[in-house]
Amino acid sequence: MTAYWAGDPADVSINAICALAAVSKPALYREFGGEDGLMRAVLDRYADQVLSEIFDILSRGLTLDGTLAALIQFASVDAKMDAGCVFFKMRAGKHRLGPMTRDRVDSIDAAAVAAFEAYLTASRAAGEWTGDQPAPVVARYLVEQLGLALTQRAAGEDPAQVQITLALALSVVRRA
Amino acid sequence: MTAYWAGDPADVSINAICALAAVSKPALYREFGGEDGLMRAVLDRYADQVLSEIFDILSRGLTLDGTLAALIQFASVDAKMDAGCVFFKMRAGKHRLGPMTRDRVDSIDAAAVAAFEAYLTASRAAGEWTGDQPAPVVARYLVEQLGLALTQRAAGEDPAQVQITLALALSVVRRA
DNA sequence: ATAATAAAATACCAGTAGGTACGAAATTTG
DNA sequence: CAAATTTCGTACCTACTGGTATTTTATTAT
Repeated sequence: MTAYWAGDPADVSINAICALAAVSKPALYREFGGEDGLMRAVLDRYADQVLSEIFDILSRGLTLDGTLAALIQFASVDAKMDAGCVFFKMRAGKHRLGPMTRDRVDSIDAAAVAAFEAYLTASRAAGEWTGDQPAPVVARYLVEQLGLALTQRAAGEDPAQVQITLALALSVVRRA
Repeated sequence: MTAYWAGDPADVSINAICALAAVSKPALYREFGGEDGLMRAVLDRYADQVLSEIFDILSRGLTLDGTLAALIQFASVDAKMDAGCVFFKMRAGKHRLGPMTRDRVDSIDAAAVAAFEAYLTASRAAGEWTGDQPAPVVARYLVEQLGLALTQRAAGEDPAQVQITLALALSVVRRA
């Protein structure tokens, strides 16, 4: 996970991972079955360990502005996300993934959109979100903007700049 | 250019290009010097032939809303951009590019931001754009949003969906 | 201690990447 | 037409990919 997180998952070879983990290649194949299995396992671990924070933010019962601020903080400033996001990195190079990993990417993507949609629907019911766009559209929008911010961070852009851009993008939800 | 446009530039091998163009490998190397030179030449041609349309839109003297609508149309609906954008594809995988190509990517990126900034400054002077954000920030924002839309199209997403997302993102400029 | 078995690593496979040495073909010059 | 020169493509190189056959090591049973 460390190796995939630090660089581009598609550019990290099995050989490099074995060297980094001081593990023989057959041992890795016994454990994970192959590159696809390894990536899927990494993505699962990453979802449990990191992406869960995003879902957490949505379930904290914060105000809409507070939730957006927390999301902005997490994606654009938090030092943990300095190297970007394994999930969005994999999603960006989806065509290079094995079938199992690709399925995981798709299902995590769908789960994220669903979580945002649920949050927005609740927020609208509570009279906090007054936008007139359909919740599914805005949910997808939020996921894409978070992905953009995390991709920018992976590219080494200044967190302050990323924050400004993301805040601008999310301001749509506050006002419209 | 066709091959790079159709897929991921980093995944198209020199061998594949030679086969596609019915050209021997040494011939390609004599002409372009190597993969880096070829990509740089492709990017130059692409900028002249395709990206120029974006700069064109900015210099048509349209209203702010008209300009944004034209940009949305171009990036999310125009059939020419069905496979995404060579420039943003290369920028997304910048770490894999050779030095010359990377330099071109950076300079095109800077030129695009500068063009948008000039447009916004003029638009503000004409009293058409009333946003209070700094022009450079919004210029960068617009480039990133266009890139996001074109990346989504390259991933095969429904143009109508891409259009909705991009329109939502650009609505920031209209209102704020 | 020794034979049978389970586990793990070394060494290798085929395929492909970018790149080039060198011989063959075409062209220019006398 | 013949010789010198330039142009061009076949065949090859090394490096590295994901993946595995085979041998070596460790463990267990007798």
